[in-house]
This record gives sequence, structure tokens and C-alpha cells, in this order.
Amino acid sequence: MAAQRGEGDEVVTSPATTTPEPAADVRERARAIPEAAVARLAVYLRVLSGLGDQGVTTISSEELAGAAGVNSAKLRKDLSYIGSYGTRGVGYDVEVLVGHIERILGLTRKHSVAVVGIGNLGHALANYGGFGSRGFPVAALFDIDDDLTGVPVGGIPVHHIDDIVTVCTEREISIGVIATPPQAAQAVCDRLVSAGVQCILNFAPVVLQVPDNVEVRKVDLAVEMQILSFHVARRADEAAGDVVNGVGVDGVVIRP
Amino acid sequence: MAAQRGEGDEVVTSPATTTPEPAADVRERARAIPEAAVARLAVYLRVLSGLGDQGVTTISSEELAGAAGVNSAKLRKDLSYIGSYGTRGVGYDVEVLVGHIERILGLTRKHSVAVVGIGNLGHALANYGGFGSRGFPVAALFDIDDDLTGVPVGGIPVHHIDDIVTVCTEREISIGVIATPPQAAQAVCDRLVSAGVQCILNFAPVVLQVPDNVEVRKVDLAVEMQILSFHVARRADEAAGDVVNGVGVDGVVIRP
DNA sequence: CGATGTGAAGCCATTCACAGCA
DNA sequence: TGCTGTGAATGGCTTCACATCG
Repeated sequence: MAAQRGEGDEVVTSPATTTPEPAADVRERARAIPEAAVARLAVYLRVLSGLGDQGVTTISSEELAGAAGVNSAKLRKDLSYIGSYGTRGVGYDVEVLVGHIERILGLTRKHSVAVVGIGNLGHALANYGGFGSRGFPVAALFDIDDDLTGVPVGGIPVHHIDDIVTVCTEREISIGVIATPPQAAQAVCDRLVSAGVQCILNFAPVVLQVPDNVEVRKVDLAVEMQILSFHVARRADEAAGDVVNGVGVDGVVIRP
Repeated sequence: MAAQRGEGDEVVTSPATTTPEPAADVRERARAIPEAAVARLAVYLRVLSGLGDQGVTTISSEELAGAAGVNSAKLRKDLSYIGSYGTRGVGYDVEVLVGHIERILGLTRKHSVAVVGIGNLGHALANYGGFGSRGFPVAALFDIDDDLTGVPVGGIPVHHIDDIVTVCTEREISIGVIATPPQAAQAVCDRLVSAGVQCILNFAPVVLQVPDNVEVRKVDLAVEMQILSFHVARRADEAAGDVVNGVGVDGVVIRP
């Protein structure tokens, strides 16, 4: 079972996978892109799309890096993973770069999405236009509640979770989004996997067990908040420590 | 302006910050915890709390690691960052560990949260019980829409975003959550910063510009989907490449 | 004896700095 | 000349392996 990624998780690009064939350019290239770089490429793509809409045709690494919130060396290295599409002395053609990043991220194909768990978050996700417009049409909704089944949410009818395998297989769902309570998440996950779904975005605060061929990413709001809390605490400590030395958080005496 | 973290972002523990004083144990220790480890500590905490509720009193690194989806060496190293609270030959006391992780994450203090942007996602966040129960009470809601102001959502009245500074200052908000459309995000962020909010969780797909003393974490659903899309594409390539060699994604000829 | 805690080694990722090209 | 693309250097995180101790 593969551990899921998300937040500041481990970023190990399958270390065990052997490289049998010496050739095979593109897939080798795709394999070689560090996970961290993939996440940033998605950000560059968003920024570039915005610039393109504004009529910008060319941009330097310095400018794009600024707009994406990274330093320019990192940006250039990230782009170098996907090829050499810049012009020295000039910069990058926005449209060309958009095309290449979309290709690498696999956005030239449609990826149908199923959302399971139509509570507050599920509703929000079903109604969130950002998915469909970016090539991720929400093609199926599921919930365990009979009162919801049949009722359309965001224009899509809700099915019962017992139908996950049938419906997902039929509609060729490639990404499953789990927005159920934690207790239900693993069972839902198992069904999605049975339906052939290979990628899962998990909002439930549980560690899902999946086969190695399934990719899981998790978004855990509580964890995000706690990371921020850690930084609040650290700052408070530093500030307090600079004045009243010898005493740490919560009045715990550091040097008795 | 500091770049925000999130997803598989850069994890650099403030390299520029100088260490003036040589002593100061706890804050030094807190500072020394790698960002990646902090994220995992939050996961361990959740697992441990669950185990505690089930009556488990002691657990080994191997078991806890399994439940948290990491390997045991990593878990032990993570725990070693916060101190030596295990018993050799036995394992860790669940309750003791929960206490120490909570302390390190700053969860012994309440962190009031403000949610800005009461659309689909904002509604979901306001109604999401997981926050309050975990020490992050949602203490204020804001929206630009006059029709919403005054109306309570999840029991909390919505204020106009013009009141962010007043209300947040008054209620000592320590974490701001931005769930607005992208166009509004930077302006909202600026107001939160003016109100003294030092931590921001950003759901809007934009790169926020903030002063160095403000910590931003971002959750970008589109980016998450695109990372999964990348993996779908990579897998498809590998599978296709193993059979029909010489041709890559989208029929692009690799070896002409 | 068995599991923790931790130096040391290895591996990624970021950053630097400059060669190379338009 | 100016900016890209990239080897080399650096720094952090993960993994290994074992000394240590209850």
C-alpha cells in the first residue's frame, strides 16, 4: 500500500522502480520530473493562462517567477525538466509554454471526476465551477443518504454509494474525490478502487490504505490549521523569549 | 514578501533568520523541527487521539507508523525532534505523546479563525464542525455581499468585509481563511494583515503577497487535480510505452 | 531481549554561477 | 548584451543501522 501525499509530505519519486529500457524519451522525462516541480508547474500554468488572457505574449523567467512566488533559478530548472522552450536573451512565449505544461500535466485529456459524500464540502465541490472549466468535469455524485439520491446538485444527480462501481466504470471516472465523514472514507475508497479509479483526492481525515497502483493526495484542513498554529506558537515563543528569557510556552520553565 | 507554502512546496526553514543567542532550549527546539515533520506530527496526533479514544494506552513506533502511513524510522526521528518520551523495549504512552505533540503544535492555546468569502466553500467551512472541536473556533465570517451581512451562517453572523480590521482586531483572530474569488483575495489578505492576522489559509487560486512576518498556506484544488492528472498521464505513458514502443503521449512520436 | 533514539550515509531538491546562444 | 539552460555546490530530509537502555 502506498502512502498518500499532500501538504508538506514526503516527496520521493518512486525510488524502487527500476529502469529496464535505456531509451523512451518522453516517459523517462515525465518520470524524472520531481514531484515538487510538478506542483509548481501547475501554478506556473495558472499564472501563464492569466497573462495570456491579458494579452501578454512573452515573459522572462524573472517576471514569471515573481508572479508565481518562486525564485527565477528554480523556475528555470522546473521548466528545463519539460524541455528547452525559451529564447535566450528574450524569455518564454506564453502560449507555447502553456501548451507544453498542459501536455506534461496530461491536461490534453479530459479527466472525469466523481465526488463522494454530498455534505457541506461535497456540495461546495459539486458547485465549484473551477473543476469543469479546467478540464475536470464532475461526472458523478454519490451519497449514502437515500433522501439525496436522485436529487440533482449543481445539475448532476446524486447516486447511492452502492452504485459507485457500476456508475464509475460506465462513466470512465479517472479521479475520485472523497468528502465523506472519516468513518466512511476507507469503504468508499475501496469501492472507487474496485471501479478502476487510480487517483483519489481525499478530504477525510484518515490515512487511506490503497494498492500501489493508486495515487492518493490528501487535503486535511485540521492539519493545515495545526501547521499554522505551530507557526503562531513559534513566533510567540521567539517574541516572548527575547524579552522574558528562561521561560517557554505555557509558562513551562526551560532553565529551572 | 514570503512565498506561501502548500502542496509539495518548498520546505525551507527560514534560512535567512540568524541565531543570535546561543541558548534558549525550547524555542531552539521548535525552530529546529523540519516543516515536513510538523505536518506529520499533526497526523500522528490525530491517529493517537483516535487510539486514545479506543482505550489504547501504549503503542510502538512500528504500529503508530503503520497507522499514520509512514515508516517507523521516520516516525521515531519526527518524535525525537520534540523530545524523548518513549520507553525503550516498550513504546510510547499514547496520552503522554498526545500532550507533547499538542504542546509543540501550540494547541494548548485557542486560535480564533475568521472565514472570508461565504460562497459554497465558505459555507462549508463555517458549518464544518471539525474546526471548533479541534481548538480552532470560527469566530467571525465576512462577505462582500450586503444580502449576506447580518444573516447567521452556522450560528455566526456574517459581517461586511469592510469591517475585517475592526472585527478581527477586537476578536483577536489569529488565523484568517480566504475563500473568496481570486480577484478579491489579495485585497482581503491585505485587510487581514492590517488587522494583525499572522497566519492565512488561502483557498483562492492566486499567489498572495504578504510581509515576511505573515505565514501563508495555500490549498488549491485545481493544482491538486492537475498533480493527479500528471500521474494518470505518466501511468498511461508507461503502460502504453511498454506495448507500443516509440510513441508517447497524444501520439507524439518519440523516436521518428 | 526488544524497541527507542540517533549519528552517519544517501538521496532529493534548491540555489549558485556561468557557459552558451539569440 | 541579456537571458536561458544547466553542471556543480549546497542544504534538508529520509533512511539505515546500531548503540543504548528499560
